[in-house]
Amino acid sequence: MRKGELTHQTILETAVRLASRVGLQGLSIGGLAEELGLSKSGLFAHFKSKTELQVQVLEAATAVFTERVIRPALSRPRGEPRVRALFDGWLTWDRDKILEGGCIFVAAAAELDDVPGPARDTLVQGQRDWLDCLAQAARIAVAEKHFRAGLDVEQFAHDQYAVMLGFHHAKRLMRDPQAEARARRAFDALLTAARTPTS
Amino acid sequence: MRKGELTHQTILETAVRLASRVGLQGLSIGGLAEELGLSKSGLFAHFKSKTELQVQVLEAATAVFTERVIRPALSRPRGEPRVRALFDGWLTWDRDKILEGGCIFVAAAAELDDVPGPARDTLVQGQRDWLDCLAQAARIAVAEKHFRAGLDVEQFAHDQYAVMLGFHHAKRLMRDPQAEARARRAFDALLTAARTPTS
DNA sequence: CCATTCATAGAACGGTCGTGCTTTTTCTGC
DNA sequence: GCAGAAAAAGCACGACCGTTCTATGAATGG
Repeated sequence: MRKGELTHQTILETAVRLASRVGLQGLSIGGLAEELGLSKSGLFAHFKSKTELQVQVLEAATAVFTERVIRPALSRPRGEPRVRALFDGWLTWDRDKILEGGCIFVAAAAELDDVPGPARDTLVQGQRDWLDCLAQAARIAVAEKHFRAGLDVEQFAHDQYAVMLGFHHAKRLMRDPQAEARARRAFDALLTAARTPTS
Repeated sequence: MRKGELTHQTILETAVRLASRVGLQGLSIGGLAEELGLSKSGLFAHFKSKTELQVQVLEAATAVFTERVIRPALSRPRGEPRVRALFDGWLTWDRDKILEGGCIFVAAAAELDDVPGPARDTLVQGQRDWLDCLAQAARIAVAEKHFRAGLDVEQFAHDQYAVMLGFHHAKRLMRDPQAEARARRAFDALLTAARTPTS
């Protein structure tokens, strides 16, 4: 019972990469099988349904994201440095080789926002965790007195996420070479506002 | 040659509404025909290809957007009021009956960002025009001395768009009841920063 | 009112989709 | 090394996809 587990993981790795290009719906069993040199039915046997495949792809992507973005940031000093590290990590996540097709969560968000089901539930939960993570980092920055007391940390997390979405749009759709500079400037403005006491 | 033109337009109206729910790729000829009570081939005759249908759907949606959001805002006073009107118009655009499935451009942006072709080109051009429109409104606000001299109006347009994307994400995927309040707060912060001279 | 054009319907095509069922190959514990 | 289990392949299915061709109905201009 070892070989199966291994290919299962290999399938998911390839599936995440492929899904970042064609989306979760565009990810087809046949296409994925061909990419891996497997038969369609052989691959299908690893998942009871396409929905189950989508859910596992989202979970696998979340695991990679946690490993590559969140975990490194947690080793940075508490407060603003960690907040910045989360932002920087997300920016580089976007140009990581695993995601040549752009952030899989952004693509999935647009695809699934009106499609109830397990895949949507998994995505929403993951996004909620990520927003909580951002808010918690901001909360710590308040405690460390890097950010002003009374800062609405949920709002800060929301705004930070919006900056990331803007970056993704500018970079991936508009191919704006200034996308990253724009995102950094927007985020710096957020940081400045978070430091400044309410006027 | 009048009847055809009429149904052509009816088809596009329904197609825009349907595409906002299922996306541009998910919009199928058969499904659209059934929704309209037409035959698949009868509908197809109006468009030489599915790509052409997608392009025309995007153009039709852009026309509606211009009529419902941009045009009303242009009748507002130059400067900050007009900038605000553009933002408010976009917020209400999202809850318009035409778009029960969320903003079609946001969905299309995620679908098409890696799919070269006429549909992508049309979308990108439309988005560029919209960003230019936002930047121009900000430029006027600078001229009217509502915003500070030297404001990077393209950056402002980019940031404004990011706030809108954040709103869309919070509202449609996360079903956050505070989505609109969050977006307004974020936009107010943008306005405040645009007014304040550089520190 | 009639001839012609135009709009729609119908049927069929090759292809791909997700998904079962059956067989064959490959691994693995004793 | 063999028996049993696990993994992969092969095949077929019904459904739907975009697209084409042909026929038929309706609208229109003279």
